Amino acid sequence: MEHLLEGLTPAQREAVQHRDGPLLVLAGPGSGKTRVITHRIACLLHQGVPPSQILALTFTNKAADEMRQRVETLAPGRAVWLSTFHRFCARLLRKYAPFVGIQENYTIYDEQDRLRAIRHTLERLKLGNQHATPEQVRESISWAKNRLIPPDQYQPKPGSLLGQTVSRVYPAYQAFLASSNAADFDDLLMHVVTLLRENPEVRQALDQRYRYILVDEYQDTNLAQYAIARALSIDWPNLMVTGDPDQSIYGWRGANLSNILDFERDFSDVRVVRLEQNYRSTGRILRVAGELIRHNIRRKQKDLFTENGDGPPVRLLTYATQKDEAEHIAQQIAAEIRAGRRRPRDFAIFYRINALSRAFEMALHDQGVPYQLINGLAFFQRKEIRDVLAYLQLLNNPRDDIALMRVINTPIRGIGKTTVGRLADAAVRHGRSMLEQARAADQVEKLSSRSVKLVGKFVAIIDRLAAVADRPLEEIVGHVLSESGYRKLLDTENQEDQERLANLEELLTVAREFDERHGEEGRLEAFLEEISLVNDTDDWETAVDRVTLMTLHASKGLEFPVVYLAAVEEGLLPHERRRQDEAQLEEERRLMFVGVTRTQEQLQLSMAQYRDFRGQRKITVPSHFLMELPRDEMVLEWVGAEEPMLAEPSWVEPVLSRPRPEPAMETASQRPSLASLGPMLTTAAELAGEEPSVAVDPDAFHHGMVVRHPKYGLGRIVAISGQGERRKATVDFVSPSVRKQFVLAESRLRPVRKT
DNA sequence: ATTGAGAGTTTTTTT
DNA sequence: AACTCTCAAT
Repeated sequence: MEHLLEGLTPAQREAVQHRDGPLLVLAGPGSGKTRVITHRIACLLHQGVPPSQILALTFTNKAADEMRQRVETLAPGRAVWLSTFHRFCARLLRKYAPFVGIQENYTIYDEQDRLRAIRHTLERLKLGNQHATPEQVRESISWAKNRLIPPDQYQPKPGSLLGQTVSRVYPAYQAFLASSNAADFDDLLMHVVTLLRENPEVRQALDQRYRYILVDEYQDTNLAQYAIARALSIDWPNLMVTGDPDQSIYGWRGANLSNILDFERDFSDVRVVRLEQNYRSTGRILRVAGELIRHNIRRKQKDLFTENGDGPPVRLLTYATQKDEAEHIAQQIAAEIRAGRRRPRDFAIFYRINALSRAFEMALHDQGVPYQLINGLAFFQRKEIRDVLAYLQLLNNPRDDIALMRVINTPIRGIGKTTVGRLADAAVRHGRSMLEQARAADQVEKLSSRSVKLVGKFVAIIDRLAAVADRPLEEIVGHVLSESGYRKLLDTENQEDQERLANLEELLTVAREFDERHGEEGRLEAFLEEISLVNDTDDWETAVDRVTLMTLHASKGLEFPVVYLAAVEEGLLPHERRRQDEAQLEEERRLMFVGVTRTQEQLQLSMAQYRDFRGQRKITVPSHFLMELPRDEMVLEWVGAEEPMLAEPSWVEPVLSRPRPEPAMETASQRPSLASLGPMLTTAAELAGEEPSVAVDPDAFHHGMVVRHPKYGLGRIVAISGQGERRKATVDFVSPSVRKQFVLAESRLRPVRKT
């Protein structure tokens, strides 16, 4: 027991030793939260609590894996249930599926499947492409489900065309899922809530079984998850939740901050433990993070402190282009590694959106630095993999129409859109699944005899596969590859086909590994569940000595000695679509806070003056979050663009080819104030639109200046000519990304910053 | 039914 | 840039 408390602070001990009753742990970044959770689990086990009574729920697989490893170290061989909410629910539903109107072998639809199902439903309802894109509908339905609003209670906002569409599609979509014996991600949670709500005896039994429940990242739980945690903690209210309101970054998934803020109100006799000491970061990094997050209004004031030293200043670098940014970062990393000062695994590069990863990949590759990309093109999302998996889904759940539609003509076997459409119609009329209907293809109206024959051939393939469905997985997958004709299709000299074939070989390996781990029972089902709830992000391994590339979201819960946070630009961080709404803006700020606080020793923030987006080169504006950082803790440098505005319209190469100083020598720590970056940096207040509205002398405008136009928003002057009344400027606007010309004396252009 | 060229479109984050 | 969708030709 003592060994479990060793090296813990009094606050940490209090949480670890807590036994019965609700416990709220408010834990700042780097305060040893995971340690507290894992040690408490070990402690409970040590005190004689059977492993089967402990349930630990996390938000991501990554967190679950990490925790599992650490528990395993502390208490080897004790099988505590530790998983994500979604996986826990999926397992529960394997047992209780009939209680919520589906069968045990139900398919889990991921985002892709879900989108197909929605498209299919839209078509059936003849609502296609009218007032709503399938993506919007999917989003709205997901929104409703996360808030536990069932199809029949969905109330569209008055006057909203999207809402009207959704209120019709949602019930039909849900009915389609039921008839396909499928559940989407949100359903996993919602069905369990329904199960617990409508079956008191089930709820009671589960409550009793899971006497000790631990929920990590509680600030990210949505209403459904909240309902589950609560329902399992009524008779045995030993619920421990940990989290940090400042790290809530999943509002868009329905996360509800009040879950954590109101925890003390939801339960009686809540013990609260605050972990505020940071063991991870340097003082400077912590102060930068603290200053940033202080700008959020909606938060609980929290004082982070550390006994670590100040460390080096946080660096803010400005590059000319994103290529410069990527290359310079890669060079710095390579140099540190070559000098033997760091290892690849010490570095991480964060960015707001996945699309930004490519430049870094290329740059690291060129420098010969090993890296791992978290959440890139997920392996299981590739077309060829999905195709093969769809065969497996269909075998496991013959009612899965989405899977059938995916594979019926893959590889191409002459069954076109019309045939599939007729099949689907007939299936609905007869209340059958499409596979059943395919078996009775001759009864489908207007189907040519040729089509009937081809459909018959497809059914025969499925039947042959079904005959081997209880064999080991590797064998099943092998059969799918040959019976379907997929292997033959890809057996060409074509480079791309070769790659796909290699991916399928990889799938065979995955299947073999699964076979080795699992027994005979329900192999196929378990396999499909496993992979539908995992993405390769979760393969992230600390052990691997590589530089890690990932989004800010994926970085939560991790830490690295050196962190590069790239593309800190308006429109990217905060993201374009989240700038308008104050609450969303605060979430973006929290996102940056999360990124910054991953850093142990050295942090570099950076931005590029030009960034390529959707094939277009766009001018950028520095993130206004940068203005919120304490300049005492920072060093500003720029690389490849000594003068911040070199923007000639046709400018492409000159700056790139200019020789650069060696990394160590770059514009050595001169320390201009943030504002002296001139027009490059603007304050939040100015971005908020507080520039003068009176007419401005045309000659006050100059090249490179950041300006605002009432209609086009923020932009930068890329060319200017003439004097006085005739002075004209060409302006590149950020959003919408357009270039316009103005006669300054007559325009409504205003400088954003007065000097 | 298939193919390919051309046009049109891109929700950011994840289970 | 990369992807999907559409339409005409086969």
